[in-house]
Amino acid sequence: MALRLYNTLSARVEEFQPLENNEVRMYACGPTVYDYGHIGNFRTFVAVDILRRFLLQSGYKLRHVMNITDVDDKIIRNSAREGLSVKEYTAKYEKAFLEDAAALNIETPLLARATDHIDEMARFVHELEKKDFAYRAEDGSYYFRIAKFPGYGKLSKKDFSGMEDGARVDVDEYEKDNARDFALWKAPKPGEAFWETSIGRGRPGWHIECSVMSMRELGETFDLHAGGEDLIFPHHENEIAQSEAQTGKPFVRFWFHARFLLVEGQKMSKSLGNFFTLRDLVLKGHRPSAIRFLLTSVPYRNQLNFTFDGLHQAASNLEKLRNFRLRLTSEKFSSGSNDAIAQLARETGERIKSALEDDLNTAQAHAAIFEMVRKANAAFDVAQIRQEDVPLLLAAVDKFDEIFAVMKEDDLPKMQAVLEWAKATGREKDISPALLEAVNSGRLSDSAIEAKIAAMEAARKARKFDVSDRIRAELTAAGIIVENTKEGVRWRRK
RNA sequence: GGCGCGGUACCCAAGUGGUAAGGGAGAGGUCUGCAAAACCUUUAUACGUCGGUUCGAUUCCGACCCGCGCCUCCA
Repeated sequence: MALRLYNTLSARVEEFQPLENNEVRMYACGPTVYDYGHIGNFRTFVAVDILRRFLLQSGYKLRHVMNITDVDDKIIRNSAREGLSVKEYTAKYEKAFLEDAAALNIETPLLARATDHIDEMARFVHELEKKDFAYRAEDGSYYFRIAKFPGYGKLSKKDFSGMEDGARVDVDEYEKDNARDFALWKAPKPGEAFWETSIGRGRPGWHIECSVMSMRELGETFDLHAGGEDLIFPHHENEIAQSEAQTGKPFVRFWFHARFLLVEGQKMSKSLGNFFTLRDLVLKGHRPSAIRFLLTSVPYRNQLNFTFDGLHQAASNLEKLRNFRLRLTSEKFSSGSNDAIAQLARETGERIKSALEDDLNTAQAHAAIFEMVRKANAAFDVAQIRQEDVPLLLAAVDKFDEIFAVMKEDDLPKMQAVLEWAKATGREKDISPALLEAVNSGRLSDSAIEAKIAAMEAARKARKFDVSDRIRAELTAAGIIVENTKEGVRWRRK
């Protein structure tokens, strides 16, 4: 079987094949760096990361580009208000975005910044004007003439056929021939930041950067273009219009859109008080890995209801997986192999693969790994796991984690970093006890922990349980869980 | 109004034209000095409501109710 993906353009699930050889060329709409990224942003970026990782795991070469929108109206307004240059202002949020993405184990694509391509955008607009797809308004802005592009609306399934060139739908839009015409280039208003270019002063419209940078890096027709569902219209529709008007060729073969999430059952909004940046969640003591796991628990095309209950569930899920891995790597096994286990591991790998091939059904991939874990744990309990089975089970877990990227125990330094950031930016009041506790569990060094455990074990052997219990309580308070198994002692950080 | 998505157990959530994955939580149990982990049993005669098609529908069709998204640079 091959990968099947839902394509917004055809409105169907289609078999995915790259245009050329074995190389996939993919463009993903990245962040507008005007603020800290919120959990909704990251749902989309995690979904794209799952796609990225699965393409790579499937053996494709991948050229994956993501834009950083570092100029837009909000940026210009906010930077002016803070008395910063556009560059200074956006640099701060770009850095924050990349840190947050790294905290969620989102792999970094090739980055393309809008402000590094202003001249190319101006030339692109000029070309469109020469082809009569664009026109210049009195103030020096340029607009795209949608009436000249018959395919307009094909992505978002909107019918604009009734709109004729010259029909002025809205009197306020006197600059445009048609109210639906969108800005390619915006002339500066007094006091606004602008670039000096071959088509005059101004700044790019929202959509032009993606056309210019994607085609520059990936060619005039490429395989995949991804983003949040809100981008279908107008952003991606407009990208298609600009790009195809320019080249006369199909722009993108597969359009991939991630659905919005809800927070506690409602659309996330600042006024509802359910608006959370990633940093907000970490400050509350939640682990990035649990957040990522929750974000992948529902397939990308389904609405995901992000709740704190769900986040706790995701954290429990993850602990179960990690405990399983710990068990595999810390216990001793008798030699030999167990065919049933080997088969279980193999089948699980296949189930994960076919689940993901089915339009990235991450929920089913989760189900597959949990079923394996349960069955293997049961076999563990009756000593039916043999030495030769262990690498097979580990391989299945690791294959799962190549995609989901949640097993590595690397939350604490990331949480520590958010803690430091909060202190440095005057947000001490937002630091929760839970975060302090979590970070605290990273304080004790491994050797210090092991020394305490040795003392505890000595006390237990001597049946001085009051002493051992005291040490256990001490370690528990420091966030260290000590487990006594048949094979000996094992510990982990909570 | 136009276009689209969804309503599955206490919670989250897959899925199929032939009788409901997985996880969490609860209860009981096994193991255990304590603790933790793990496992077992248990919790949907039923998949929003009402019709229709069918030998048979949660799965297809229609209507209705409810929730949600896009249609204004919000991922």
